[in-house]
Amino acid sequence: MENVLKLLEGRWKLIILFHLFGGNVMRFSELERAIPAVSQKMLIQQLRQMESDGIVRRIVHHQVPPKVEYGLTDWGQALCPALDALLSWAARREEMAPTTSLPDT
Amino acid sequence: MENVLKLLEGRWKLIILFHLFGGNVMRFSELERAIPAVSQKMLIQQLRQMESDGIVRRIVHHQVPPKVEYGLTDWGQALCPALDALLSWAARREEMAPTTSLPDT
DNA sequence: CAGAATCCGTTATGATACTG
DNA sequence: CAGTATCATAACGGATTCTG
Repeated sequence: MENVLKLLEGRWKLIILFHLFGGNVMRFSELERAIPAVSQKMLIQQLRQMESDGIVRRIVHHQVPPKVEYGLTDWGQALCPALDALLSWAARREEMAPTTSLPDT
Repeated sequence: MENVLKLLEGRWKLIILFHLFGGNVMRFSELERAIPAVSQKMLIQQLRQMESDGIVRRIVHHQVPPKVEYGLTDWGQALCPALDALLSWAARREEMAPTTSLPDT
């Protein structure tokens, strides 16, 4: 498990995933434009890592100029519910009264 | 959202959380023994961060020798479903056939 | 277009020794 | 017991330049 969570580490991976959820397939340059803050190096690095981890699928069209698209694997898509759960956890922050109890025996 | 996810960053945070789920309350030394690979510095650092983020609750018993316990806040407990979803995602890895399609136009 | 290669500063993590 | 302080290193992220 701890090992699986490492697959999601990296500042940009979740951001990339959000763009790819729902079966979206995007070109490298589209992702660059969609995530302006990421550098080329980081974008390709995290895409490649997720590719070799079986989360992202790389689709090469042999033509010139080059065209490479990225999408999610089935397993990658399966991450969606988990991320949704995290989102609703994030949302719950508002509802909860601040809990900072110290018994201080 | 991205901001909320940062609260969970850190090599040991989720590992700590797993030990605290279900309402478990553990002493500092118990956590050290439960997670042998973590250094004292990292353990206290990540506990303190999660404490100030409202995920972990620090319970000080004023006695000698010192006794300090750690548990989850309500909001921290609320993370459980999300972590469960991640666990089942991790589990799904087995079931899924490796998807490495390349159209290769 | 879609990268690869290189240099470099920042952050995260660790080992070790000390303390109320 | 439950930390703190210090030093060292490794991992991460970014800017820039070059290429098939």
